Amino acid sequence: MEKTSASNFLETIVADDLAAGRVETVVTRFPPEPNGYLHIGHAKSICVNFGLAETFGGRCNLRFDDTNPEKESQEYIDSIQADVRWLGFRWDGEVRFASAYFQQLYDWAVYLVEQGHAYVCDLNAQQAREYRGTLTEAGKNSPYRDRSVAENLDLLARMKAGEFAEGEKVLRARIDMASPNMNMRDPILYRIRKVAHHQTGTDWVIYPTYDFAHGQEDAIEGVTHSVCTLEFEDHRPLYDWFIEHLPIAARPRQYEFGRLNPSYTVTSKRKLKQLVDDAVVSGWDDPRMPTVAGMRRRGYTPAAIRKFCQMIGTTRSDGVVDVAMLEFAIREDLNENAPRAMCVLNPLKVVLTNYPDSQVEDLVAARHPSRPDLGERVLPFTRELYIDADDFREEANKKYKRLVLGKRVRLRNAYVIEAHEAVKDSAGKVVEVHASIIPDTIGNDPADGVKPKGVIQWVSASRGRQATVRLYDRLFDHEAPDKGDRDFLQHVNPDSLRVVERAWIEPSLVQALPEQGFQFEREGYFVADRYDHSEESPVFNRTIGLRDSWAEQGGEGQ
RNA sequence: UGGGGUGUCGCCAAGCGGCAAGGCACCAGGUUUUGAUCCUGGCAUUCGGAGGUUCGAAUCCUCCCACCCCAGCCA
Repeated sequence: MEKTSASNFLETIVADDLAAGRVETVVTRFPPEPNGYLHIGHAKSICVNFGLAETFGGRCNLRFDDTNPEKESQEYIDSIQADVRWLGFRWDGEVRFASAYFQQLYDWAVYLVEQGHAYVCDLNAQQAREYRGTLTEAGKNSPYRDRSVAENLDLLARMKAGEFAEGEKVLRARIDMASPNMNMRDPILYRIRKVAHHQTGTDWVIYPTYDFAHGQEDAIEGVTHSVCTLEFEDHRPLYDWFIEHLPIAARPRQYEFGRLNPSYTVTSKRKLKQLVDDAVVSGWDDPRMPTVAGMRRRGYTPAAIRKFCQMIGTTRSDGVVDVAMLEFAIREDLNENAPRAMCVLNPLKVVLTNYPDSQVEDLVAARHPSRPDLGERVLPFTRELYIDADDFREEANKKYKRLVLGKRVRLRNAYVIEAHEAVKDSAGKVVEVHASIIPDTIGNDPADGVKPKGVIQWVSASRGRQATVRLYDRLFDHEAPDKGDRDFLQHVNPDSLRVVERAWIEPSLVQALPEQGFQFEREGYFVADRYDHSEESPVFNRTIGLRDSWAEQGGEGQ
């Protein structure tokens, strides 16, 4: 409709279905199970599903696939909704729950029994596994496979009534124990679970399995294109089987795409939960987590995440996406939109010996080099200030473009200064630098023609503020931390978090609001922490560093 | 070894019989009061391999190879 050329195979399919009149309006759904927080992989799925609806003027539902109460909880239901909204997507109507369809699903199960397509099986889990056969050997029919419809109906009703213990009986479809597709070997439709459900309480003691529920949920909601990941491909024949054998008019179709595997990260709910439970990180929303909540706290923006998903495309091949692409997406967004500010992480005091002790000049600087609409801020300039210790050397080669004893450097948005003396402590460590300003160098090069080597950031010692700055890095130091039989916990990067308790920030930063992003010039992009930041005690998280070709080249001249 | 998939530059990805888009990364220059940004240029005679069909193949056919998924009463 709005699009003339499809950008991936799913769009091609939808466009064709629309053009051929097979569907009137495209309806998709994002169907998370509320058993964990959403991660970057889900973000891709969200972009794919909501994106398809958006692109073709259709609808997308948010449906909790809550068929297994044991691992689910309200906390996850809340976080998932917040994350989807934060990413900028709006689901159609109210949030849906698979559990709201439990009665309909049960009625359909009864129908299948009546049609002779399902039976109650008494095999326990162990026996069922043995009867199922292997990948290369056909399974054997359950001895309970030929119970009469009447007996099955009675047994199913009694399962529902709670007459049997967990694991004692299950309801299975009667399909083909010799099918080369394991999913078709009389799959389980209902199992007994005597636990309360977060939505239905104790109404049910039998719960439908994913296979028996998903397609029917789609049908109930009028979903036309049920998009999921590749590992469900083998389930499609079963998905279709249920739709075909049930009195259902709707005809949803399942399509699969390759899931996202970013390098240097893990995206399995089990592993992410383990990182949380083992306190490797502070929680699901720890800024190092690849969760949507974690990325949010880290300073990633919805626009960057969506851009990233668009960059990687949607295909049926599954590979590993270089996290550098995600990093590019966030740098691109923040470079364009984040106000600039100055922060000194490793303070070294500089005393400007030719600058009056009582003088304060309110210098004005743009908040962004190419976005005048972002306005300006005031930078108080004083006799004593801080620069980064890494930006000063008593001596260095010509490639070092910072302050060197006897040489000049430009203080960003302020004067050019020249260093005269390095004051050291008893251990010989430089603790203070004495320098002088070159007059009339704000906006001008020195009159004597001796230009400064470089530009460094600074913060007034008397007017600046102290802040806590958290320097985050990749959580894992291995490109594929959980590939094969690797123990991903062995690859947790020991330097994934470094906290700078007393960084100096320019005074304008006290006005920062939680979740507001900045570029601390020459350092990187930072965000005021969503929870811990306040005007009284500022806390910034490093989202991502600036590209640093100097460091990449080994920092020649250090 | 049964079934289902996938193989195009280091990574992602267009391409659908007419002679290899683009992005990331990387490299080389230029601009720059951020060693950032920005700009310019470079980066697959070759499409998992081998045959075949064709005037012509990454695109069609055959065989082979590699990798991923499936034996939960998880989703």
